[in-house]
Amino acid sequence: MTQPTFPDTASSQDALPRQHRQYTIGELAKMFEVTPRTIRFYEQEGLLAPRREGQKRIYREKDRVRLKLTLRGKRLGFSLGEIREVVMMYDAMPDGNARQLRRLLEILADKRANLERQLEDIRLMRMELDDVDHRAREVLRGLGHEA
Amino acid sequence: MTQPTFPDTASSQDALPRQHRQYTIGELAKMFEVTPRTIRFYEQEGLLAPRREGQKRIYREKDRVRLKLTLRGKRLGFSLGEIREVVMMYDAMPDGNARQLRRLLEILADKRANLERQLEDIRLMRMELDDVDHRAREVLRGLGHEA
DNA sequence: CAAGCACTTTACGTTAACGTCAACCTCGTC
DNA sequence: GACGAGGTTGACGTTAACGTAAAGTGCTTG
Repeated sequence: MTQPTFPDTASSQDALPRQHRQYTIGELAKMFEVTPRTIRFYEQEGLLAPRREGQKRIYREKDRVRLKLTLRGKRLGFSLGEIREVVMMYDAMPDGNARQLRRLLEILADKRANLERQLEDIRLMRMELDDVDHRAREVLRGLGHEA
Repeated sequence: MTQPTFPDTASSQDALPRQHRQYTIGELAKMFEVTPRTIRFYEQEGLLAPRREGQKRIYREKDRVRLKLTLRGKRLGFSLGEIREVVMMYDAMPDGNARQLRRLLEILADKRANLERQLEDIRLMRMELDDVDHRAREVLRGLGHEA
Protein backbone atom coordinates (compact mmCIF):
# COMPACT_ATOMS: atom_id res chain seq x y z
CA MET A 1 0.00 0.00 0.00
CA THR A 2 2.59 2.57 -1.02
CA GLN A 3 0.42 5.64 -0.81
CA PRO A 4 0.99 8.19 -3.54
CA THR A 5 3.51 10.95 -3.09
CA PHE A 6 1.54 14.13 -3.48
CA PRO A 7 2.36 15.82 -6.76
CA ASP A 8 2.81 19.35 -5.56
CA THR A 9 3.96 19.13 -1.97
CA ALA A 10 7.22 17.55 -0.89
CA SER A 11 9.89 16.98 -3.52
CA SER A 12 11.82 14.27 -1.71
CA GLN A 13 13.28 14.88 1.75
CA ASP A 14 16.13 17.21 0.74
CA ALA A 15 14.63 20.37 -0.74
CA LEU A 16 16.11 20.28 -4.22
CA PRO A 17 16.00 23.31 -6.51
CA ARG A 18 12.91 21.65 -7.97
CA GLN A 19 13.70 22.95 -11.43
CA HIS A 20 16.47 20.40 -11.76
CA ARG A 21 14.71 17.58 -10.01
CA GLN A 22 14.55 14.41 -12.07
CA TYR A 23 12.09 11.56 -11.97
CA THR A 24 11.97 7.96 -13.05
CA ILE A 25 8.88 6.63 -14.71
CA GLY A 26 7.92 4.78 -11.57
CA GLU A 27 8.15 7.88 -9.43
CA LEU A 28 5.92 9.85 -11.72
CA ALA A 29 3.50 6.95 -11.88
CA LYS A 30 3.12 6.88 -8.11
CA MET A 31 2.80 10.64 -7.85
CA PHE A 32 -0.16 10.71 -10.15
CA GLU A 33 -1.56 7.28 -9.43
CA VAL A 34 -1.23 5.98 -12.95
CA THR A 35 0.75 3.04 -14.31
CA PRO A 36 4.07 3.33 -16.11
CA ARG A 37 2.31 1.89 -19.11
CA THR A 38 0.06 4.93 -19.22
CA ILE A 39 3.01 7.28 -19.16
CA ARG A 40 4.75 5.40 -21.95
CA PHE A 41 1.56 5.46 -23.91
CA TYR A 42 1.31 9.21 -23.58
CA GLU A 43 4.85 9.48 -24.88
CA GLN A 44 3.98 7.30 -27.84
CA GLU A 45 1.05 9.61 -28.49
CA GLY A 46 3.36 12.59 -28.55
CA LEU A 47 2.37 14.13 -25.25
CA LEU A 48 5.66 13.59 -23.48
CA ALA A 49 9.24 13.49 -24.66
CA PRO A 50 11.56 12.62 -21.80
CA ARG A 51 15.34 12.50 -22.04
CA ARG A 52 17.09 9.18 -22.13
CA GLU A 53 19.94 8.08 -19.94
CA GLY A 54 21.13 5.01 -21.69
CA GLN A 55 17.88 3.21 -22.17
CA LYS A 56 15.99 4.61 -19.22
CA ARG A 57 13.61 7.50 -19.46
CA ILE A 58 14.45 10.55 -17.39
CA TYR A 59 11.66 13.01 -16.68
CA ARG A 60 12.26 16.61 -15.78
CA GLU A 61 10.04 19.21 -14.21
CA LYS A 62 8.60 20.21 -17.54
CA ASP A 63 7.51 16.66 -18.24
CA ARG A 64 5.87 16.43 -14.85
CA VAL A 65 3.86 19.55 -15.55
CA ARG A 66 2.82 18.23 -18.93
CA LEU A 67 1.64 15.01 -17.39
CA LYS A 68 -0.30 16.95 -14.81
CA LEU A 69 -2.00 19.03 -17.48
CA THR A 70 -2.73 15.95 -19.52
CA LEU A 71 -4.44 14.19 -16.65
CA ARG A 72 -6.41 17.29 -15.82
CA GLY A 73 -7.55 17.47 -19.40
CA LYS A 74 -8.59 13.85 -19.23
CA ARG A 75 -10.67 14.43 -16.13
CA LEU A 76 -12.48 17.09 -18.08
CA GLY A 77 -13.23 14.63 -20.83
CA PHE A 78 -10.79 15.83 -23.46
CA SER A 79 -9.27 13.24 -25.74
CA LEU A 80 -5.52 12.79 -25.87
CA GLY A 81 -5.61 14.23 -29.36
CA GLU A 82 -7.28 17.41 -28.19
CA ILE A 83 -4.85 17.77 -25.35
CA ARG A 84 -1.96 17.32 -27.72
CA GLU A 85 -3.31 20.09 -29.97
CA VAL A 86 -2.86 22.61 -27.21
CA VAL A 87 0.20 21.26 -25.47
CA MET A 88 2.25 20.81 -28.60
CA MET A 89 1.34 24.09 -30.21
CA TYR A 90 2.24 25.76 -26.97
CA ASP A 91 5.76 24.42 -27.35
CA ALA A 92 5.94 25.25 -31.03
CA MET A 93 4.92 28.82 -30.23
CA PRO A 94 8.20 30.71 -29.92
CA ASP A 95 9.14 30.04 -33.53
CA GLY A 96 5.56 29.76 -34.68
CA ASN A 97 4.42 31.55 -37.79
CA ALA A 98 1.34 33.76 -37.80
CA ARG A 99 -0.90 31.13 -39.35
CA GLN A 100 -0.07 28.57 -36.69
CA LEU A 101 -0.60 31.11 -33.95
CA ARG A 102 -4.00 32.09 -35.24
CA ARG A 103 -4.89 28.45 -35.46
CA LEU A 104 -3.82 28.06 -31.85
CA LEU A 105 -6.04 30.96 -30.82
CA GLU A 106 -8.95 29.28 -32.56
CA ILE A 107 -8.35 26.04 -30.73
CA LEU A 108 -8.10 27.86 -27.43
CA ALA A 109 -11.40 29.64 -28.01
CA ASP A 110 -12.89 26.27 -28.80
CA LYS A 111 -11.66 24.67 -25.60
CA ARG A 112 -12.83 27.62 -23.60
CA ALA A 113 -16.31 27.36 -25.05
CA ASN A 114 -16.24 23.72 -24.10
CA LEU A 115 -15.36 24.61 -20.52
CA GLU A 116 -18.14 27.17 -20.29
CA ARG A 117 -20.69 24.61 -21.38
CA GLN A 118 -19.31 22.22 -18.82
CA LEU A 119 -19.79 24.82 -16.12
CA GLU A 120 -23.42 25.12 -17.05
CA ASP A 121 -23.75 21.35 -17.21
CA ILE A 122 -22.26 21.08 -13.75
CA ARG A 123 -24.67 23.63 -12.41
CA LEU A 124 -27.64 21.76 -13.82
CA MET A 125 -26.33 18.38 -12.78
CA ARG A 126 -25.84 19.66 -9.25
CA MET A 127 -29.44 20.70 -9.08
CA GLU A 128 -30.54 17.29 -10.25
CA LEU A 129 -28.39 15.59 -7.67
CA ASP A 130 -29.72 17.85 -4.94
CA ASP A 131 -33.23 17.01 -6.00
CA VAL A 132 -32.69 13.26 -5.97
CA ASP A 133 -30.88 13.58 -2.69
CA HIS A 134 -33.79 15.42 -1.12
CA ARG A 135 -36.33 12.91 -2.27
CA ALA A 136 -34.25 9.99 -1.10
CA ARG A 137 -33.85 11.49 2.37
CA GLU A 138 -37.56 12.12 2.65
CA VAL A 139 -38.46 8.60 1.67
CA LEU A 140 -35.91 7.40 4.17
CA ARG A 141 -37.44 9.57 6.87
CA GLY A 142 -40.84 8.11 6.01
CA LEU A 143 -39.50 4.59 6.39
CA GLY A 144 -38.16 5.45 9.79
CA HIS A 145 -41.57 6.54 11.10
CA GLU A 146 -43.57 3.52 10.07
CA ALA A 147 -43.35 -0.17 10.92
CA MET B 1 -29.15 20.23 -43.59
CA THR B 2 -32.16 19.73 -41.36
CA GLN B 3 -31.01 21.82 -38.47
CA PRO B 4 -31.79 20.38 -35.06
CA THR B 5 -35.04 21.22 -33.34
CA PHE B 6 -34.06 22.78 -30.10
CA PRO B 7 -34.78 20.41 -27.19
CA ASP B 8 -36.39 22.86 -24.83
CA THR B 9 -37.97 25.57 -26.91
CA ALA B 10 -40.79 24.93 -29.36
CA SER B 11 -42.68 21.67 -29.07
CA SER B 12 -43.95 21.52 -32.63
CA GLN B 13 -46.05 24.37 -34.06
CA ASP B 14 -49.25 23.64 -32.15
CA ALA B 15 -48.58 24.06 -28.45
CA LEU B 16 -49.36 20.57 -27.20
CA PRO B 17 -49.77 19.86 -23.48
CA ARG B 18 -46.11 18.81 -23.69
CA GLN B 19 -46.64 16.15 -21.04
CA HIS B 20 -48.44 14.01 -23.57
CA ARG B 21 -46.25 14.81 -26.53
CA GLN B 22 -44.82 11.76 -28.21
CA TYR B 23 -41.67 11.34 -30.24
CA THR B 24 -40.31 8.91 -32.78
CA ILE B 25 -36.72 7.84 -32.54
CA GLY B 26 -35.82 10.02 -35.49
CA GLU B 27 -37.33 13.11 -33.92
CA LEU B 28 -35.42 12.64 -30.71
CA ALA B 29 -32.27 11.98 -32.66
CA LYS B 30 -32.54 15.29 -34.49
CA MET B 31 -33.41 17.19 -31.33
CA PHE B 32 -30.24 16.13 -29.61
CA GLU B 33 -28.03 15.71 -32.66
CA VAL B 34 -27.34 12.05 -32.12
CA THR B 35 -28.09 9.05 -34.33
CA PRO B 36 -30.98 6.64 -33.81
CA ARG B 37 -28.36 3.99 -33.27
CA THR B 38 -27.14 5.85 -30.22
CA ILE B 39 -30.63 6.02 -28.76
CA ARG B 40 -31.24 2.32 -29.33
CA PHE B 41 -27.90 1.61 -27.74
CA TYR B 42 -28.85 3.56 -24.64
CA GLU B 43 -32.01 1.53 -24.42
CA GLN B 44 -30.04 -1.68 -24.69
CA GLU B 45 -27.86 -0.39 -21.86
CA GLY B 46 -30.91 0.14 -19.72
CA LEU B 47 -31.01 3.92 -19.82
CA LEU B 48 -34.25 4.23 -21.75
CA ALA B 49 -37.40 2.13 -21.89
CA PRO B 50 -39.81 3.53 -24.48
CA ARG B 51 -43.29 2.17 -25.15
CA ARG B 52 -43.95 0.16 -28.26
CA GLU B 53 -46.67 0.76 -30.77
CA GLY B 54 -46.60 -2.39 -32.79
CA GLN B 55 -42.93 -2.62 -33.49
CA LYS B 56 -42.05 1.02 -33.38
CA ARG B 57 -40.62 2.76 -30.37
CA ILE B 58 -42.66 5.59 -28.91
CA TYR B 59 -40.90 8.04 -26.64
CA ARG B 60 -42.70 10.18 -24.11
CA GLU B 61 -41.65 13.27 -22.22
CA LYS B 62 -40.02 11.26 -19.49
CA ASP B 63 -37.82 9.47 -22.00
CA ARG B 64 -36.80 12.74 -23.54
CA VAL B 65 -35.70 14.07 -20.16
CA ARG B 66 -33.75 10.92 -19.47
CA LEU B 67 -31.95 11.23 -22.75
CA LYS B 68 -31.16 14.84 -21.99
CA LEU B 69 -29.71 13.92 -18.61
CA THR B 70 -27.75 11.09 -20.14
CA LEU B 71 -26.13 13.31 -22.73
CA ARG B 72 -25.34 15.91 -20.12
CA GLY B 73 -23.69 13.26 -18.02
CA LYS B 74 -21.67 12.19 -21.01
CA ARG B 75 -20.44 15.70 -21.66
CA LEU B 76 -19.18 15.69 -18.10
CA GLY B 77 -17.26 12.50 -18.74
CA PHE B 78 -19.45 10.04 -16.87
CA SER B 79 -19.72 6.54 -18.26
CA LEU B 80 -23.08 5.13 -19.25
CA GLY B 81 -22.80 2.78 -16.31
CA GLU B 82 -22.38 5.63 -13.85
CA ILE B 83 -25.28 7.49 -15.36
CA ARG B 84 -27.44 4.42 -15.10
CA GLU B 85 -26.59 4.06 -11.43
CA VAL B 86 -28.24 7.36 -10.67
CA VAL B 87 -31.03 7.39 -13.22
CA MET B 88 -32.27 3.91 -12.46
CA MET B 89 -32.09 4.17 -8.71
CA TYR B 90 -34.00 7.37 -8.97
CA ASP B 91 -36.84 5.47 -10.59
CA ALA B 92 -36.61 2.61 -8.15
CA MET B 93 -36.82 5.07 -5.26
CA PRO B 94 -40.51 5.15 -4.34
CA ASP B 95 -40.51 1.48 -3.38
CA GLY B 96 -36.85 1.44 -2.46
CA ASN B 97 -35.76 -0.14 0.78
CA ALA B 98 -33.51 1.68 3.22
CA ARG B 99 -30.35 -0.11 2.10
CA GLN B 100 -30.88 0.88 -1.50
CA LEU B 101 -31.60 4.45 -0.54
CA ARG B 102 -28.48 4.75 1.54
CA ARG B 103 -26.53 3.31 -1.34
CA LEU B 104 -28.07 5.92 -3.59
CA LEU B 105 -27.01 8.68 -1.22
CA GLU B 106 -23.47 7.35 -1.30
CA ILE B 107 -23.43 7.39 -5.06
CA LEU B 108 -24.80 10.90 -5.12
CA ALA B 109 -22.11 12.13 -2.75
CA ASP B 110 -19.59 10.47 -5.00
CA LYS B 111 -20.83 12.20 -8.11
CA ARG B 112 -20.97 15.49 -6.33
CA ALA B 113 -17.37 15.17 -5.24
CA ASN B 114 -16.54 14.45 -8.81
CA LEU B 115 -18.25 17.61 -9.93
CA GLU B 116 -16.45 19.71 -7.36
CA ARG B 117 -13.11 18.45 -8.58
CA GLN B 118 -14.15 19.25 -12.10
CA LEU B 119 -14.97 22.79 -11.10
CA GLU B 120 -11.47 23.19 -9.74
CA ASP B 121 -10.03 21.57 -12.84
CA ILE B 122 -11.94 23.98 -15.01
CA ARG B 123 -10.69 26.91 -13.03
CA LEU B 124 -7.10 25.80 -13.43
CA MET B 125 -7.52 24.88 -17.06
CA ARG B 126 -8.99 28.30 -17.76
CA MET B 127 -5.94 29.96 -16.30
CA GLU B 128 -3.70 27.83 -18.46
CA LEU B 129 -5.66 28.70 -21.55
CA ASP B 130 -5.56 32.38 -20.66
CA ASP B 131 -1.83 32.15 -20.25
CA VAL B 132 -1.24 30.44 -23.58
CA ASP B 133 -3.60 32.88 -25.22
CA HIS B 134 -1.68 35.83 -23.86
CA ARG B 135 1.66 34.53 -25.00
CA ALA B 136 0.35 33.70 -28.43
CA ARG B 137 -1.06 37.20 -28.89
CA GLU B 138 2.18 38.79 -27.81
CA VAL B 139 4.24 36.74 -30.21
CA LEU B 140 1.76 37.63 -32.90
CA ARG B 141 2.10 41.31 -32.05
CA GLY B 142 5.85 40.94 -32.26
CA LEU B 143 5.59 39.42 -35.71
CA GLY B 144 3.51 42.36 -36.87
CA HIS B 145 6.17 44.90 -35.89
CA GLU B 146 9.15 43.31 -37.56
CA ALA B 147 9.87 42.39 -41.17
C1' DC C 1 26.96 -15.19 -8.55
C1' DA C 2 22.21 -15.59 -7.90
C1' DA C 3 18.27 -13.04 -6.71
C1' DG C 4 15.52 -9.21 -6.83
C1' DC C 5 14.02 -4.96 -8.37
C1' DA C 6 13.10 -1.38 -11.69
C1' DC C 7 13.39 -0.49 -16.09
C1' DT C 8 13.02 -1.61 -21.37
C1' DT C 9 10.54 -3.20 -26.03
C1' DT C 10 7.17 -5.93 -28.60
C1' DA C 11 2.90 -7.48 -29.23
C1' DC C 12 -1.49 -9.07 -28.55
C1' DG C 13 -5.94 -8.46 -25.54
C1' DT C 14 -9.76 -5.73 -23.71
C1' DT C 15 -13.56 -2.40 -22.87
C1' DA C 16 -16.79 1.33 -23.93
C1' DA C 17 -19.50 3.47 -27.14
C1' DC C 18 -21.02 3.53 -30.77
C1' DG C 19 -20.70 3.03 -36.67
C1' DT C 20 -21.98 0.43 -40.48
C1' DC C 21 -23.93 -2.75 -43.13
C1' DA C 22 -27.71 -6.24 -44.55
C1' DA C 23 -32.27 -7.74 -44.79
C1' DC C 24 -36.66 -6.97 -43.48
C1' DC C 25 -41.51 -4.49 -42.32
C1' DT C 26 -44.98 -0.71 -43.12
C1' DC C 27 -46.75 3.16 -44.26
C1' DG C 28 -48.57 7.09 -47.57
C1' DT C 29 -48.59 8.31 -52.46
C1' DC C 30 -47.74 8.61 -57.31
C1' DG D 1 -47.93 -2.04 -57.26
C1' DA D 2 -43.65 0.10 -57.15
C1' DC D 3 -41.19 3.17 -54.31
C1' DG D 4 -39.24 6.18 -51.03
C1' DA D 5 -38.95 7.53 -46.21
C1' DG D 6 -39.08 6.12 -42.05
C1' DG D 7 -38.77 2.26 -38.76
C1' DT D 8 -36.98 -2.73 -37.00
C1' DT D 9 -33.42 -6.55 -35.59
C1' DG D 10 -29.09 -8.82 -35.99
C1' DA D 11 -24.28 -8.94 -36.47
C1' DC D 12 -19.85 -7.54 -37.33
C1' DG D 13 -16.34 -3.41 -37.50
C1' DT D 14 -13.91 0.44 -35.38
C1' DT D 15 -11.53 3.69 -32.27
C1' DA D 16 -9.45 5.31 -27.99
C1' DA D 17 -6.96 4.28 -24.11
C1' DC D 18 -4.91 1.63 -21.99
C1' DG D 19 -3.98 -3.72 -19.65
C1' DT D 20 -1.19 -7.63 -19.67
C1' DA D 21 2.17 -10.98 -20.64
C1' DA D 22 6.78 -12.31 -22.50
C1' DA D 23 11.49 -11.72 -22.80
C1' DG D 24 15.42 -9.06 -22.13
C1' DT D 25 18.84 -5.27 -19.71
C1' DG D 26 21.31 -3.31 -15.72
C1' DC D 27 22.28 -2.39 -10.81
C1' DT D 28 23.14 -3.70 -6.01
C1' DT D 29 22.81 -6.67 -2.33
C1' DG D 30 23.13 -10.86 0.51
